[in-house]
Amino acid sequence: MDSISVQEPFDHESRVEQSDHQAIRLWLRLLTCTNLIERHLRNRLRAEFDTTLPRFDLMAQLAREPEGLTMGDLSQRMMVSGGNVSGIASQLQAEGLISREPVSGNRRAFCVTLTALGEKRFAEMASAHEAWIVNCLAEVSGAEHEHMMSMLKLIKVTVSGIED
Amino acid sequence: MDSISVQEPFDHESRVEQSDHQAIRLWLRLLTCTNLIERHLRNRLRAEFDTTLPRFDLMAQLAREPEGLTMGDLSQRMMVSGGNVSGIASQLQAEGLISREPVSGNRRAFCVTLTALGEKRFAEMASAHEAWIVNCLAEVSGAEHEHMMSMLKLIKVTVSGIED
DNA sequence: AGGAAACATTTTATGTTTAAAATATCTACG
DNA sequence: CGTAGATATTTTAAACATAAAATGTTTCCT
Repeated sequence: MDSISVQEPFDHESRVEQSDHQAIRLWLRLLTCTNLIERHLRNRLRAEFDTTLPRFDLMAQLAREPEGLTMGDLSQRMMVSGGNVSGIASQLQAEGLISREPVSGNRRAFCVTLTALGEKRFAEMASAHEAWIVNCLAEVSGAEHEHMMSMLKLIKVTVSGIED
Repeated sequence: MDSISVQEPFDHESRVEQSDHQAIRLWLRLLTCTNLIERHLRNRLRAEFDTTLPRFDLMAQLAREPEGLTMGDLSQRMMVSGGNVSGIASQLQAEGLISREPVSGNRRAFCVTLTALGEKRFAEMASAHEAWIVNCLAEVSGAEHEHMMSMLKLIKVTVSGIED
């Protein structure tokens, strides 16, 4: 190991010098936290349920809508492209976790629902998932929760209002 | 459009019911904000500089270290896998933005640095990048910045301490 | 009705990411 | 020395993401 190598742990925040703008530091810390939590959730889902976050997300959407959703609905709610939903749905259908049935009155669309097996499997995952998140955020008090929620809301509205 | 379809805009927060745990709502709002900002940055980088966020990140690391970094250093600092860095570095090298030179005394490692062209290109991107972020976070006051920084720090430490 | 336009989905091509295997080099210990 | 194990990197395979083209269906307008 020579002089250009460094042994300390790194993360996104390491990218900025002390002199850099405060906004960049806040953004990078936000990114670091989100990535850490997301990685943790992915790892747990993989280790305990042999599944992935996108697959879990799709099932979570269906769990909230017993009437079912179309592929387009899923794409919109998951904020990903239709082609993406198509691929994930094919996997879940092949494993018997969801079903796709024709919609009467609109032969273009499918109505996607959880199967009985899918509901059972999702219920197991959802309670573990909630516990993992509670654990990640355990050090933040209830009052701090509310404060962060309101600040993040502000950011969300601001960024949503910026057109690309 | 039939009864199972909904026209409102959706995001990650739509995944939970009012009754769900507060921690999940905070997590999903965090995820939504991060994704919105990240998507915005990706779009701007693509539109104005025809590049991607990972490529920008790699160059940002090098810009801070004029002496250069090894591939392993880059992987560590960017918090992505080595294989990933390998692919991105190949592209940047092909475009003449970075160079990889042997390290005397360690023939396993390369010393990766920005070329003169790479430095010039990065300087242009970095100032635009900072402005985009300042813009995204414009509605959060300086005091709120500090508060969010400290809460995110707490979360970061908590999650880092959880072993997978 | 007939045709244009909008819509829902799938397919295709491409790119990013990870984990794991493969390759090559270095270090340390007997 | 010589080999075992650690280290640095690349390659490979699989999952996931997007955009764009293709296909089939519905709706609307005259």
